[in-house]
Amino acid sequence: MPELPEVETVRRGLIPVLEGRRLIKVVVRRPDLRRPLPPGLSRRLEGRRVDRVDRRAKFLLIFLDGAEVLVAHLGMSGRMRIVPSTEAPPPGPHDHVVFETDGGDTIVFCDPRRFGLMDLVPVDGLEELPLFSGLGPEPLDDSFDGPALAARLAHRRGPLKTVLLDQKTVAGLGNIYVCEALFRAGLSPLRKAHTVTGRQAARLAAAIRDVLRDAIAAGGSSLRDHRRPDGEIGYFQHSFAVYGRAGEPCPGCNCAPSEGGIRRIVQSGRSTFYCAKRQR
DNA sequence: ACGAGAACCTGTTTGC
DNA sequence: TGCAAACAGGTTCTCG
Repeated sequence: MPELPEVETVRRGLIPVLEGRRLIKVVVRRPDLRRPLPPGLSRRLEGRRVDRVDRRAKFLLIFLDGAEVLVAHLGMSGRMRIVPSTEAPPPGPHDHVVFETDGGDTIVFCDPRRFGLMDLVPVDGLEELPLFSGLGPEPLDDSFDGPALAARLAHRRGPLKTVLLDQKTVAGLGNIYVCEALFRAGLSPLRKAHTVTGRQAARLAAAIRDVLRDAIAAGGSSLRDHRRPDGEIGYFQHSFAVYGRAGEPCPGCNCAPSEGGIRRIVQSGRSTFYCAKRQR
């Protein structure tokens, strides 16, 4: 499900029910996610107060009193769902962790494919953790611009699409937003990354920031799994120019399917959608 | 060092 | 209709 805009949407949904609240009960129903949940997680979390809910790349960071952080990754199919404790239904088969707060809310972490992950780590040296140490820049930080991106593309020989999907190039992009950003920038996903010029890198950096901001404003994209914590869906999927639109005319140059239109190819095992005429 | 492909898991959609 | 294959928003390991 979640790329940066979806995780950011989840973060914003969790803030009102978590920040300043204490976790009074935490139940781990299934610990074998992408890697095993830390032993004794419930015991280590119960009674702690949440100071702040943040995000780094596609990771949710739940800062607790006592200088520890609960790190959560939603994988491909993970969700956070908020329900009033009094109305919480019995947990389903994929509800792996259930949090109750002193505010009367239950937050359920549900992840059918179990590609998600949680860890409880010290605040100190967070960026040095193996999980974070290789991550590239946050695309929505002020410091992310054309030169910053160009520097990270300069030595990469792989296709631009694949390189952008790599979290050490830019943190937080996934398959949807890479396709959409490349379309907005008019750059071919097949180009060798190091052939991108400074001017093109500036266009691409701007396109990445724009598409992420637009998607966050829309509450992310709900294709199948993504829901905001309050249960509402995002609606950015209606604004896709190319993602999932193989065979349709290109919205940029209006070239018909006979001229190519939007086509789907596979790069490193993932679908890529683009317009061969407009994206060079 | 780098890149492609497989693997990890379950659910849904597509095609014969 | 039914079953099997393909596909899905991510990451990480292996192999060349």
